[in-house]
Amino acid sequence: MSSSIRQSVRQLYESLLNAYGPQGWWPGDSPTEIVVGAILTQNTNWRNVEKAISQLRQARVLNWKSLRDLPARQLAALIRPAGYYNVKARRLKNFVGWLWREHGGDLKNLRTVPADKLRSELLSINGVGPETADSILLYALDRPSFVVDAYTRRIAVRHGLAKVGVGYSGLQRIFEARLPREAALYNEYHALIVAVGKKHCGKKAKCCECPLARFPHNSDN
DNA sequence: GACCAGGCACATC
DNA sequence: GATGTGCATGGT
Repeated sequence: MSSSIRQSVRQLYESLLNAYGPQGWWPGDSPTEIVVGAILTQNTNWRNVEKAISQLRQARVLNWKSLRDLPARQLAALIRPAGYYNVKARRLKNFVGWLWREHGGDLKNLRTVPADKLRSELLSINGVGPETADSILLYALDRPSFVVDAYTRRIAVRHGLAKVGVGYSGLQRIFEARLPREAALYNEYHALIVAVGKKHCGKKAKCCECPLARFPHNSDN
């Protein structure tokens, strides 16, 4: 393992923390809301997700029993603002079905499941991919699983921490192998990446105006 | 009106 | 295994 990259992964964290301060993230009040948000935010602006979640709350269905009993059609109508509403209604239903079938419909029952087993169970649910699974593990269940998203990839590649075309698990390893295995740290790190990402790391932006401008830099992808 | 946003599954080659 | 495509709303 390259020690300079090990340093960089930590320096990146320090730079972000200096620039943005602690984020105390995920925007959601309860583990249930976090899980629902993790599915709804797939390829979608968080503001749209908030609208959908607030409609679920108003309809008083933001709990696992109601979500289980609610027809997919009605669920889709409620989450419409989040986009891909038919797909996401099906994905939520798949998660809810798994939670009731395998774990009694209560997230608390997941606390005793070993992390590896839990992650592969989540990944076996149709509609839950690696980012959604890791977001659920980290932000709803407090498990140390580093979340990789589009911003993480752009920043890592642009700053020379990873090669263009690196896959999800490769990218995740780069961070996990170089950081203490702590949920609180992973939580804060990903939150900071999203904070800088939203401001400066759009598809076309090149990370030159951002607070990381002086951070060791690639020529860009 | 074009482009983008905290993915994922599925088809096709 | 890599690449392309459908899914959809709301903000800039």
